[in-house]
Amino acid sequence: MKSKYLGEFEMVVLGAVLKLGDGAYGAAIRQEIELGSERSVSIGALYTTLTRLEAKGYVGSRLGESTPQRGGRAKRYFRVTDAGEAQLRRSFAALNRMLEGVL
Amino acid sequence: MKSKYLGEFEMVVLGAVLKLGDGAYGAAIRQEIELGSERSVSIGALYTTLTRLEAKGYVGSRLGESTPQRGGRAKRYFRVTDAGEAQLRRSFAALNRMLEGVL
DNA sequence: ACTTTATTCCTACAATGTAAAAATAAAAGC
DNA sequence: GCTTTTATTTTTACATTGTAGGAATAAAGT
Repeated sequence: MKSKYLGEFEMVVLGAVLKLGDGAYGAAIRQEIELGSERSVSIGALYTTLTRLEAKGYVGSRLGESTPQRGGRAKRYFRVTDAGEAQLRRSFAALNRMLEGVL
Repeated sequence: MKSKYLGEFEMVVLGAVLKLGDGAYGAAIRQEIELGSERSVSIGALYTTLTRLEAKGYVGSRLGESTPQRGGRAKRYFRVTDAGEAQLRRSFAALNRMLEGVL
């Protein structure tokens, strides 16, 4: 078993997906991150991380029903798995312990 | 100027060095991290990160006066620079914003 | 001198971060 | 129905950060 800590961007992405609940697909997640953390993120960078998180079992995804308004490919919606949420908690808690008192 | 966000381990290391104040040298920093975040860290991994943080100007270092008790090489003491502390604050704050409410 | 001890430094590779451009797929217009 | 536009995902490639093992230093004791 590996069970390392999550990277910084992985935590950010998981947080955004959690916050969005339903409606967490590429562009929405990206916007959530850019607003919340004042950083610009390319869509490719985001998908790469999402794919890796899925491979680890920290997020799952489903393709949206194809009822778009104007054209465009079907959205892929992401959700954080229980394992993902647990891992996020663990990682963030460890970081907090290291920084509390000095931050 | 780059000014990206710090990685997860970089934040942990900076936190440990801050917490230790004077007396922040290799072995002590390592122990601080292992206690605080319940992870095991090799000393090599730690020095690599410390060296990189120094290259970015986030920590500084000085060699300790050679007055060891029993033998062994002189310690190198690290301190977090103002830029390092500011960057740590920035990075951690962004992460907090992304996770508050959902964590 | 040589052995022991404490510590830093080097080297190498794995994992994560990041972006640019290509590929898909659906709807609209002609 | 075929082409164009639009929204979105996928692929590919490389940079940065994470991580460990072992070599190199240097001081003290014998």
